[in-house]
Amino acid sequence: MSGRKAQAARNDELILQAARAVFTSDPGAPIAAVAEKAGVGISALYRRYPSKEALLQKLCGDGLKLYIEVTERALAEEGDAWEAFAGCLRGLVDADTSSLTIKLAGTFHPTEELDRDAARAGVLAEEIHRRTAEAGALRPDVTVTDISLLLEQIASIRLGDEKRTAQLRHRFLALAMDALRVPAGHRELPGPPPEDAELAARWSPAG
Amino acid sequence: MSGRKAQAARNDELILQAARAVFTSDPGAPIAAVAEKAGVGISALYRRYPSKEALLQKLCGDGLKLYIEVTERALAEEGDAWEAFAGCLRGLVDADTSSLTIKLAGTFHPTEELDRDAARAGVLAEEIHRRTAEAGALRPDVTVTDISLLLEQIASIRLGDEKRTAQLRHRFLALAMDALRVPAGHRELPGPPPEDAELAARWSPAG
DNA sequence: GACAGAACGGAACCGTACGTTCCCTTAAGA
DNA sequence: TCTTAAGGGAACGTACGGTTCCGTTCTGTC
Repeated sequence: MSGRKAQAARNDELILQAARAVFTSDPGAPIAAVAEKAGVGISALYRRYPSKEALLQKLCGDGLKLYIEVTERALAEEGDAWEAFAGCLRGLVDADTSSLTIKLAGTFHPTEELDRDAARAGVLAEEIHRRTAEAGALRPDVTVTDISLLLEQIASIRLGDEKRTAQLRHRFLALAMDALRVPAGHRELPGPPPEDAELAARWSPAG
Repeated sequence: MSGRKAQAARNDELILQAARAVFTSDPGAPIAAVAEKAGVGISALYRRYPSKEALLQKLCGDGLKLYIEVTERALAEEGDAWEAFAGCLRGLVDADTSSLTIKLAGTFHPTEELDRDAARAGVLAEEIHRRTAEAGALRPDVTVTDISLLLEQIASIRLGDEKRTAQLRHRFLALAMDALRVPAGHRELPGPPPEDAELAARWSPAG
């Protein structure tokens, strides 16, 4: 349990948690803030990641994998299509994957693995959207990209501590879901939905 | 029409427009970016505003005044309460006041006039909310502060150029309004709504 | 009970970015 | 022609932050 290696393994996790917390609350935070939050020195960071960019890539990759995991779990559910969809959105809000993948967009160079995972995540998102739509539970004029942008909006909420933020996000997610669900008295949505290219444009280095 | 003074007066407006555009798209933008966007030199800025902070205060104050104006206009409307309310929200989204007042929060020291206007804006917001709620047109579990946070979320949308951004914001505003309007089949909202103190906390210098 | 070396803390280094100042040029009005 | 408001933009000083580096500590081993 004790020993240098155990300490190092604990620091691995400590650093990742700190980095997640720091960068989601301030994407431009200095690397020293991460070290301080983790209660370690700067060397402990640079021993693990060759640069700040590498750390960001790792965080973003983890976020994407979490997104994939949550969505796959929802797709595996057998019961009510709407409930699976709603649970998926709640899970994504809890996982706070939008903060990690969106707010950091353009601040580093995406790796190939990241591209692969992003593509996979996109496919899964389309799948659960399609399934929900085909069950007639989802407002028909709402697209997958609408849902993505909706999650981003919810991720933009940040008020008080982490707990309060999560609470408020769920409040507004519930509000949004009332507008998404069928049946309801919906008015036609103005303007075309976001396009894939529009969402993807932010990932260019010059973002 | 010509003359040094006419040119200067034109620059006054040019600089303000440029500053609005630059700082709403990037609150941390350097002052040189404003000068470049306005097509003037840095001196032209410093001749008008003693510091960057003064410029930000001016911008924020203008935004607040616009907010007040739009809301007062909606309150003056006589017809359907919901329509006045909805028009007010659309006007606020068009005016993009949330970007200016929220994203710059904490980046400068608020003046007294700013505090006064903010208080006035708050009163007006409560007024139109109360009027709409009393008319039975608004979902009863939604508070004024909910609406504020909703507008902030919508302001967080930024995709493509200014025109496209406005279009998307209206799309999501329409979606949100479908969830706000009575009658509809609403589920209970989880968690307490945002409190005034929570929203105000961001304006402290250490924001 | 020394020793090799992994793990680490944190000061120092260095490049960059940005707010502000300063000086020179320009041209309008007298 | 002269004065002076107005402006352009280089230069200055500072602060910030990524990265490096060196000294220290502690573990597992001979």
